[in-house]
Amino acid sequence: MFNSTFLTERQLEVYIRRKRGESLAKIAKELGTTRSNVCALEKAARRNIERAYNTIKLVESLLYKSVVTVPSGTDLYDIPGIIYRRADELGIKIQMSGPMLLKYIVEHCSDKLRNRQVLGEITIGIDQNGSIVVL
Amino acid sequence: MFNSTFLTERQLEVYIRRKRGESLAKIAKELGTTRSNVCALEKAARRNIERAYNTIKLVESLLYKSVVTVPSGTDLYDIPGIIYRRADELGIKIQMSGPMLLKYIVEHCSDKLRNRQVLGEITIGIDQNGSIVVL
DNA sequence: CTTTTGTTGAATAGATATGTTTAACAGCAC
DNA sequence: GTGCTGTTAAACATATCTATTCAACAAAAG
Repeated sequence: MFNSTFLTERQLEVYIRRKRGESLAKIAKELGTTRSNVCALEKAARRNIERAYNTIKLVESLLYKSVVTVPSGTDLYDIPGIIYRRADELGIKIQMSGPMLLKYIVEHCSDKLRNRQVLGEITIGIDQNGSIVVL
Repeated sequence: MFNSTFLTERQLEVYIRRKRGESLAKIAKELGTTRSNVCALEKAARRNIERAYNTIKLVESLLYKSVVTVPSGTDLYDIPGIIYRRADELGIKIQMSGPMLLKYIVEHCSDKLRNRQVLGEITIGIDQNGSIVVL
């Protein structure tokens, strides 16, 4: 269906069956192989999908004038300051207010936040119009 | 900045320089190689980006065949009914029994459930075979 | 306690990708 | 024509990926 992808036929087969909730043993039996192999195939599929997403994020980040990386450990409430400072350096006026910016961050990075703490690095793109995007 | 992607360092270097409009000859000279090699590197980069997009399209096409969104606040025990109703509308017979469906949901969404209450929106895909998938 | 289920590490052979060079070719500007 | 531009094909060594097996392990289900 899709020309050329980073998933092999085997990986896709296993990935779909696992998504449907089939056990490793069942899949292994039906494909004529072992549980550990099916496990490995699923893992490979997930890794390739992850890498595909990272690739697209990388490429799209090139479209932005600048990219800000907020290190883990940062306090949530320090993020708007970080972004405004960077935008100033570039002579760009951010479109969003501080509170809106916080709201936006929280909505798009809930998985990387806990109690005002940034748990994992957050990457944010700034374009020439002052729009910001979580990458 | 981005953990693991399908672009090599060399490919990315060339891709960015070409986006900036640098000629093959200039890049080749600065990287200490030939025009044809730079050309090949750019081509490889484009191919890998294309494949990354295709991979994501493939994966998402598996998910978005038909989708049910269970709003937060819903009672856990209402979910099977919601899914069966949606499947009926589509003329699809769900493969799982009500109790199995509940079990499946609980196993895959424990993070979004507390005491029969759905805390955060749950998105569930239904495919043509009546298999369901938590997205 | 025994079985099932998912994971991991190490090892393997075979396939594919990568970066490279060289030679050749077409289009365009001067 | 002489020089740029970008492209392509063939060939090659090296590196990485792929699918696979086997042995071992922990957690959960029976």
